[in-house]
Amino acid sequence: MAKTLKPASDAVEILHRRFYEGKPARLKNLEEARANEEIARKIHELRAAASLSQTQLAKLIGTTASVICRLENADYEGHSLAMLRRIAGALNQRVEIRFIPIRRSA
Amino acid sequence: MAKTLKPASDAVEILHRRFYEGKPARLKNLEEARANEEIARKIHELRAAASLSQTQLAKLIGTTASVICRLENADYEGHSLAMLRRIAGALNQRVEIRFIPIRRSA
DNA sequence: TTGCATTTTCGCAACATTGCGAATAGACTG
DNA sequence: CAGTCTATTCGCAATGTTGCGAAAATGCAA
Repeated sequence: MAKTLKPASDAVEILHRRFYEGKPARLKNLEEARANEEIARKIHELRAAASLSQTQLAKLIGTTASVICRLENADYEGHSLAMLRRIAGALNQRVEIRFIPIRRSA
Repeated sequence: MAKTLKPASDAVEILHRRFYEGKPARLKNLEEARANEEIARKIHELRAAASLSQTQLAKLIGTTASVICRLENADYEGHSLAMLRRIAGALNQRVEIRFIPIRRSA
């Protein structure tokens, strides 16, 4: 029975190939780049809305201006939940995370 | 002029103290703990909904089952955007991040 | 122009997360 | 019971993110 029920693993690998074939690395990278860009912009907007300089926000969360600058750079790809929460907390916000189904365009 | 407009830095530090005094470390940790717990649960739910074992999901995102197990552990505090995106991508979802204002209870 | 606050870039050490194998335990089937 | 799949835990190396100072660039006002 094991053999007839087993191919799950192979099926997973097929799915894996289909997923990455259907969504080329280039496209995936573009999506991520946009997402990071958006996060950078949101941080900048939050800070601006609070009328704080990078140095001021940095002090609020216990770091330096250069770190804030890095986070607000659209090319930065290292955003972490931990940092987003620190910033959100200092600006009286909370970070909400949601998984949203992607409609595969036919 | 500089001197009369300068105290911004001190004001920031006062805000800093007020923020952390009004929201004790214990409470802050509780909130984070809940948030992490929720993420762990969401990952588990997504995986279950896709009828995948930890090993299968691990293969989809190019890692091992022990890593998935770690992520689904409610006590895990190291969730990263990068990993959430990998999982979301493999399960045909995207990660949405929002900053939401906290109403300070009077 | 000078002066000052702010922003940006760079480098590297310190810390945090991930990768991964191996071992253990639980559930289920035959 | 053995056999299989699944889930969990541990340790350590590899990778990634943060901390932080210093210097240079920008913007604005006097």
